[in-house]
Amino acid sequence: MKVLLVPQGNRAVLIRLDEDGSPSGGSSPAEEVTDDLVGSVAAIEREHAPRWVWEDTSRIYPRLLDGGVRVRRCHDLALVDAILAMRTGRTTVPSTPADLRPGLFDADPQADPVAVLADYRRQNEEIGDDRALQLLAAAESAGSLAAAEMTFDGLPFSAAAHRRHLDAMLGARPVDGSTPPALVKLENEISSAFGRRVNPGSPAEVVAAFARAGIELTSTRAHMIRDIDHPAVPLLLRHRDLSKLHSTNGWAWLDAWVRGDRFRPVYVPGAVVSGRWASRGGGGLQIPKPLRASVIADPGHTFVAADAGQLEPRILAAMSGDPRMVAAAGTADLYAPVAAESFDGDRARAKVAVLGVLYGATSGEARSLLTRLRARFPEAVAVVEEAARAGERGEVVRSWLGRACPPPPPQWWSTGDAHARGRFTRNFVVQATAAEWALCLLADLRGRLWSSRSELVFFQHDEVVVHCPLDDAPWVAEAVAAAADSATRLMFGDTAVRFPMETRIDRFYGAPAAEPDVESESD
DNA sequence: AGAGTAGGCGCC
DNA sequence: AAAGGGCGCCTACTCT
Repeated sequence: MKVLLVPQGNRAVLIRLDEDGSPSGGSSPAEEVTDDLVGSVAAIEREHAPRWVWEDTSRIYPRLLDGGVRVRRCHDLALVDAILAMRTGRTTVPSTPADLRPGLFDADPQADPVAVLADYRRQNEEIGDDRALQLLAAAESAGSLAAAEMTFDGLPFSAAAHRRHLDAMLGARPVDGSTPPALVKLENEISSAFGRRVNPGSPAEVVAAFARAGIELTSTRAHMIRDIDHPAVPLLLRHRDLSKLHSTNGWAWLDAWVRGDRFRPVYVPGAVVSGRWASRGGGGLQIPKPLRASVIADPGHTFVAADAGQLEPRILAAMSGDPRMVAAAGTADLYAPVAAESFDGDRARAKVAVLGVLYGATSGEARSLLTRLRARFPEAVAVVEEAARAGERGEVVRSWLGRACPPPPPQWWSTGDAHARGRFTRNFVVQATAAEWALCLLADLRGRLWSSRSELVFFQHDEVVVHCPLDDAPWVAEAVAAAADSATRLMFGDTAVRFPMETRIDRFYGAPAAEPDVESESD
């Protein structure tokens, strides 16, 4: 069962739909107007658990969450339209940007239920019996529900622990919002080292200061200056570090984004062209490692944090069906068999080669490694190289489930960098497919956690974090593994490629001790 | 004063 | 270890 929902202020129009998207009940459409939006949805969800069809989850769902109502499934017309429009090259204004203030809701533009219904039926027609596209639409929509719920629930975050960290690193918080003591001290020391006043935050001033010391720089980036023998260098690097902490995740950030020991970034599904989520405000998807020590579970609770190791190479293996690459991706460490096949067992080289082929590395060494990779894994390499060549010709490429990349801008044809475009399309096919796999995992896991005491609290490209009562952790860990398996079957059928989840159960999200062995990398 | 760009950093 | 893809966010600085 499906129900079209068109909110109009506190009222809403509800239309029951058959599977094909036509209104139920034939000549007398099952249309209903309610002035209790939240109550009506709750009742229908309880009884039928339909797929809700609505214009924009990010605008509608926060109201339901505020009212204590959650729904299992939906079809987000805006997100699906963005996918369909990109596929056909329809020029659309990138639709309405999501309402970035969850909980706040302005008056609805008076949406016309008839027009919304027509949109849905047009989308259904366009999707047709393309199973991949059906899956993509469902996964994208499920993701929109998860995103709204994660913003609503928030990530458990100890403000006190973070304050202690800030105090230890920056000194006591200045009451007037001025520069923290540790930064003032470093600024003075840097100036002393250069023999005159230098603002370490100004690349131009730093370049000039080094020039006066007889050191010519084209950039002041950390890796450029790290090995320079000058007393100001370590001070500058330290200043960069602390200054970043202060400006990006300092006290002001804490005040703005953490309330009630929950960090609530706004997630924006589909905002990245590859289908990855973006986040707006607070740096939700760029939580620096040091900050994660303050992500602490509630009393009696813990985190189950799982990430898909070596996701993109495994995706390439599954997409290509390359027998040797599939075999390599059937093991716990994909790089080891690749190393054995092509690089005399040199795992580091194998990894450089594989990442290089995914990203389109151009440096000298990567090229020769690529040749060796191609010799033993020709079909895997061909998948990305064909995508790269298509990009260089100015063509559009698609992910496994059918998400299209944007076309080159009009002026590209005269002035564009063909190789850059090739690198983009090369990476797109893999990154976008990886995003689809992760979205399928998220959707499936969300279903498994439905009506449990566990909540999804974080999702970042290839990683998911569940906050749950201590006793539930083993069960949740199993659910994550099962969800990964479901995602794999949904997308790739009975492939021999494995997508192992590296799962940690810990009250602290920031795993302090570096793992002694194997993978510390993300890809 | 506000918008836009570049440099820098950090997340996957 | 970096490189190559995708992002967001901060500061400095320039343009309008």
